[in-house]
This record gives sequence, structure tokens and C-alpha cells, in this order.
Amino acid sequence: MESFQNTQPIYLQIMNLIKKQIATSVFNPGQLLESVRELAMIYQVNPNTVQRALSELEREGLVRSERTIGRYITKDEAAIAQLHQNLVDEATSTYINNVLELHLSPEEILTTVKSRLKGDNT
Amino acid sequence: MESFQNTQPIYLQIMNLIKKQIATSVFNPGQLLESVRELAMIYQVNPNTVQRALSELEREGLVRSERTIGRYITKDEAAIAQLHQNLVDEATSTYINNVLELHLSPEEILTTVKSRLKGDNT
DNA sequence: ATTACTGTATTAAGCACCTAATACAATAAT
DNA sequence: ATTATTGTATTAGGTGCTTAATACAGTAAT
Repeated sequence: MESFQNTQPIYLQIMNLIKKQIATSVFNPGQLLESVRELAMIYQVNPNTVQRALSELEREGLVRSERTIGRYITKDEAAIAQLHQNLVDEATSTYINNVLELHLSPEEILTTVKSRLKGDNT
Repeated sequence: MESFQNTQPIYLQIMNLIKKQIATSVFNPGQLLESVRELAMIYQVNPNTVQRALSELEREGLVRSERTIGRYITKDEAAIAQLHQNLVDEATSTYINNVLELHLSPEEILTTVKSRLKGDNT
């Protein structure tokens, strides 16, 4: 059913999903992406919504569109590595800011992360 | 200016902000909260938006409203402690899910967090 | 040439969120 | 008693996101 939250625009969620897939080589550099209509089927959303997500990703240089052929993932592997690093950094900053605001000490933060990694806490 | 993102409903952002303030004793148990109109001034949003946020918090039992007096933070300190724990757990789960999806190993996750805590990375 | 696929564009409708402008009943302070 | 404040409710308008239904130009395969 590949559904989405309702608290954030779907096109942003799709952007983040595809970014993750590029960063983790689910999509390889230079690979031809599924078509707008196919992705719309997969995600169970309107083609216009997919189109919007992909347009934004193109604006960020992660994909490029070939007018009547389809969309390709960028071949720039350095950019992809950078993307991966940015996603990690952003997630980490957000998390640490969050728990610091909750008044956890650095030691408590580490303990919390460790216990979550050990236990099978889904 | 206390402004908000535009990717998430403002009333949800206000809810989370107040939750954090309750969980970290910025607001104490049983304390009288600022009025809807005052909070609207502080956050620079419409009073209706604050009203919505507070109504939801009331539905969750974190505040209670006294018809023509104002709103009180709950006196239930156990509930507040539970809230704090939930916020930490939720943030941690979200973070670890994120970086696992980015294919970081548990060791890499710990290293990443540690280096962020040591360096002055804002 | 026909067919099936690409990305792209447009129009209309519905929905959630946010704002603005009021209004009302009840309490506290004067 | 009057005044200022409280939470609450209502109406109207604007905006952004999403969907649906089309349409068009260009490419690939038959």
C-alpha cells in the first residue's frame, strides 16, 4: 500500500524516499528511473504528485530528464556520496538537537542510542 | 519572531513545542498557562491556531481548561515523566530507523553520534 | 505508418490549514 | 456595577496540496 503520512506534503516524502534510494544505491548512477506513471502506481498517488517530486529532484541535480525517454539518476558519484553524507548529518543534527532540548546529557544520549541498538526495539 | 516551518501544520509544531516545555519543566505541574491570545502574540500566529493546539493537548490529558480562568498544566507528574520518556524514545527510534535505512552499521551510528557530541557541530 | 510509451502542461474540484473579524458567557479585579 | 480577561464558537476568505481528466510532442518498437 506504500502509504504516506498526512502531516507532510506527499511530494516531499517521495523526494526523501528517492533520495535515500539514490544514496544507498537502490538506484545506481546513470540508471533509468521508472516512469512518472509507473511510480504513481507504485506509490498509489497521482502522477502530478510524482512529477512534482521528480522536478524538485531535478532542480537539485540528482536526476535529469530526457524529454521522451525517461529520467536518469545522476552519474556524479561524488554528488551521490555527498548526498549520503548530508542525509546522515542532517538526521544526526536533528536528533541531537531534539534530545538536547529534552535536557539529556551527552552521556545519556549515548546510553540511549546504545540501548536502542542492542535491544530489538522497533 | 518565533516562526515555524511550512512543511508541517503549525498547530502540530506548537503542540510539540509545548510538550517539550512540559517535559522539561519550563512549565511546572499545575501551573497556569499563558492565555490563548497571549500565546498567539508570542508565536505570531492566529489565536484559532493556538486554540487548536491546546485543545489537542487537552485531549491528550496534558493540560486542562478552566472555563473562564485559563489553562492549567496537568499535576500528574507520572504522566509528565512518561511524556518525557516517550519524546526521547520517539526521537531515538526515528533517528535510528533513518540511519539504518541509510545503511549505517550500529558501530557507524555510534561513531557518528559521538563525533557530533564532541565537536561543536550546531 | 501505427502503436505504445516518454515527460510535460492545463483545468477543475475538493480538502486541510491558517487567518481575520466577530461574538458570547463567565470570572476576577476595580 | 463596570471593566478586562478567560475559553469557546462561528463565518468568511485565502493558500497549498492532491486528485482527476485530458491533451500534446517526441521517441522506440512493431
